[in-house]
Amino acid sequence: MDNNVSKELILWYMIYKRDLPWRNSHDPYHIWVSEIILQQTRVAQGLSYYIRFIETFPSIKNLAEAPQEQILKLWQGLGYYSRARNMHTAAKQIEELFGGQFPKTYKELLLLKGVGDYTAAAVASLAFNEPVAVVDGNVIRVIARLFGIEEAVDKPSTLKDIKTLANELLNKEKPALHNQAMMEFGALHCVPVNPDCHSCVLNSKCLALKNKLVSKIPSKSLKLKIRNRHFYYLAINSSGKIFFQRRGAGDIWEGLYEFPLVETEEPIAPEDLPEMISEKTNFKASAIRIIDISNPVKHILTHQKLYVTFIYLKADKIESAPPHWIVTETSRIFDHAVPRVIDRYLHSPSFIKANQNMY
DNA sequence: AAGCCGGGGAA
DNA sequence: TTCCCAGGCTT
Repeated sequence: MDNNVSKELILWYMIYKRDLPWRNSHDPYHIWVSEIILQQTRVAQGLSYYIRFIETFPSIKNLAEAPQEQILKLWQGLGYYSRARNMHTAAKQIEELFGGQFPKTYKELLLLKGVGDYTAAAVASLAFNEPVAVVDGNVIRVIARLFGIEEAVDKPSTLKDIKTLANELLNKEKPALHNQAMMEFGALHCVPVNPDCHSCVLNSKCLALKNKLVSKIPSKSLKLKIRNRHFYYLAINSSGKIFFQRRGAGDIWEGLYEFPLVETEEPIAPEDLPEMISEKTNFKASAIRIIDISNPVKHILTHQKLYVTFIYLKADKIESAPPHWIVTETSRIFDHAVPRVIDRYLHSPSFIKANQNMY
């Protein structure tokens, strides 16, 4: 294969690479943590999480022994929370199946929960210099353009071809350096929109550039459907306590906490909210009154659009409440891992004001 | 093979 | 608005 590509990329990388904390380590634990955090996540967004994660859990043992709640709280706001739950599972796998020793090969790494083809290749090559090519979104773009691949890259058959090409291109003597160079090049130079092909070190070899297809490659076929959902959260305060509940499996935000929720297909008119509260919720209390109703907040997820309304209620004495409601002191609301949209509400003037007016 | 899982930043 | 990010799991 044309090994000059690897050499050009490595030369480029030596000049332009970013100084990132996980690059100063060969510890597979550090590399693994960074790779999980950076799945579908930009470096700028994940960086502070990485620092805090390593500070809080310096070793795989610390992570394995931590309660899941603590891990989720640390992960709060980063999204794709299954990553945090799977990391916990994987840490315990390493303690129990691998005797606390981090797996060293691509094949063994694949056994870990939450570690797929990309992450196994990344840890194996970056930490142990195993000659296996990483293929992430950056690499897909670079290779698809370099080889002028017009087929949709989200087709499994196309992805398979790209992985083959990536491994043929791989510098077998310096897999760690090569893989990082390839990804960094995609992240910084061969960017999705308007890449600077004029100054590109590969511009003489790039088929997409030659065929004027740079803006068309990589192409994708899949379109996703967006579902609209309307959430009505009840912040029920009764003598300094407030209710939470924990979200279960099969929906967004598994394992995170939220206020008692009423969800509807269609929006509810503000004047119908009091009736909705008494009809759709299963709690009884004396002197229930509505203190504040927020405007609907639009919260965008990958597959869903949420319209979230917060209703702050005060009740004198709770007579009965559903068993899965969790009583929390208002002073301890920040102990729970909550979705971003709820965290924002907890810090909003309207919530703080309603909370203060209790006393 | 297709659907689902968050949140944010760039253009 | 649209795209997509150091992807992986479930069905």
